[in-house]
Amino acid sequence: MTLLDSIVMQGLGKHGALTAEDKALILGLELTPRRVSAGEVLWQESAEVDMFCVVKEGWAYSYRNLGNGSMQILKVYLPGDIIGMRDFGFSRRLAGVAMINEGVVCPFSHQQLFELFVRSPALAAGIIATAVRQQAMLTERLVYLGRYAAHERLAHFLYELYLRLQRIGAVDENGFSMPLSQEQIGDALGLSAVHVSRTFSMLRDEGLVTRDRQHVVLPDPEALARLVEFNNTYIEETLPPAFQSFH
Amino acid sequence: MTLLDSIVMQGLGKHGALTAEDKALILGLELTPRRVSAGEVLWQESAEVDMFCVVKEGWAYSYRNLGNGSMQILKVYLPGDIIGMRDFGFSRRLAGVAMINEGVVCPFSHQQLFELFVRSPALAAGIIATAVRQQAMLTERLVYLGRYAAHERLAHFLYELYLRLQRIGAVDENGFSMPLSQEQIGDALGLSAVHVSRTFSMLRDEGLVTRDRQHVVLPDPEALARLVEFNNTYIEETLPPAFQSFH
DNA sequence: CGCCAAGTTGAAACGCGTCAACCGTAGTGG
DNA sequence: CCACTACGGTTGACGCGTTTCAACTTGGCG
Repeated sequence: MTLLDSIVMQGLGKHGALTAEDKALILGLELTPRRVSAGEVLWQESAEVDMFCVVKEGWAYSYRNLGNGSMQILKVYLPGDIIGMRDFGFSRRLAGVAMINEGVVCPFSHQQLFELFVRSPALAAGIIATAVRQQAMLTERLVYLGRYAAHERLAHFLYELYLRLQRIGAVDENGFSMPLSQEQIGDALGLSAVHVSRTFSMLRDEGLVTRDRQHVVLPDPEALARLVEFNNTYIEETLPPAFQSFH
Repeated sequence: MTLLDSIVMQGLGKHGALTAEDKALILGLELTPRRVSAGEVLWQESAEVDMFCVVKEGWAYSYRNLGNGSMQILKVYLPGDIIGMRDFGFSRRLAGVAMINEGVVCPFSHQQLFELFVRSPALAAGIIATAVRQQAMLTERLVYLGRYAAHERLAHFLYELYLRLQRIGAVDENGFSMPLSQEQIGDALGLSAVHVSRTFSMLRDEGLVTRDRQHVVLPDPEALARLVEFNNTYIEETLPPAFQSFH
């Protein structure tokens, strides 16, 4: 999964708006792939902001370590996602980022990003729009943390992963690989690992989720979607008309 | 509180980077002030994205109405804030926005925003940076919703308001006016209105917060800051060096 | 004066956290 | 090849923080 595929897939390069130079610029961000091991920390909280990354293989997550000893996972990154845009405009990281499993990332610098912005407003709009979409997902999780019970949070989390994985072709017969531990899921959803386990059992008993180690199957995705009233505009939607004139 | 004051105050126009044209562009966003009444809905969720707003007077909040009948308040907007940037890049609103008390807002269009972007990259960077900072505040709340208890959430919420109000000169002797009802605070923090009341009592008994109707006083702001381990980089920080070369 | 919204307080129920014991699996080294 | 260990997951018992319901108080306002 390359960034180019990802951007095109997100509808940000439609209407033939992506020129050959645009594509070259995007590919230029992926010149320096780096293999990273499971659990490897890409950067710590408060570290200097020196780069961003495109995930090419593997899963990553951003997190905050809290004073009370617990951790809050902010976001899970899948292949094709850009990591670090949250920190754009800051000199220090607001959150750490670590790999969940082993994979490949492609770092690029502030300077490369600015250059891309200057040379292609269309791409700039596309990149900003993907960053905005990531924030929309975060907002969605905030809503779930604030007002929904454990089984709804977990169902929503799994369904969002399902949709995102589907877009990058990582879903097979409603099933996908899920390298997160239950403790990590708990850290993402504001639940204890123990309760995540119980909640999985609950969803299994209702026939909504089956799971064997790292393999998760959603037998009836539509039923899950109804349960969580999933609003997928923030994943699916393309850029609005107003952006066309900007290109 | 004008948007210009707000942007300058946030350090985004430092180093003399704001030209006369920049200032004219900003003021151009505030040409059409509109008086709005308490409780007035500026737009509903899923409405078409046709404008953004600068708040000149009064408080507003963005919210989501949930299927289970409850509401989640996403963000509280104070004078000088830009409303609606969350929806930039979408064709429909991700959240509704309503006024808390009466006030004045200045709407401006997509087109005006694009024009500003094209004519002043420095301002574009500034506006994007303010949007990024708003998202950072949201992320901070997500952390609190996930991993902190009621009294810590409320303390953090009040302290953040305190800092933001201080920036715009709305704090007097550690006190400020707080037009939110306890039900609205609960909707922001994922708590019931009843528990917000109890939690206020708790903070009062500990000498951290006193309150008389809409007037809140933080007798010892530093003690509150310690309690919530407040990380104020996302409110205080100016643009990082990398942006200077972009200007 | 009387009404209504907002806030307070108490009692009971419940969801989730915590602690602890236990199990299965994968990895490790003798 | 088989203990041994470490880790992730499961299950039960119990406690606590928060919700819910309800009654009551207070202040603002027509």
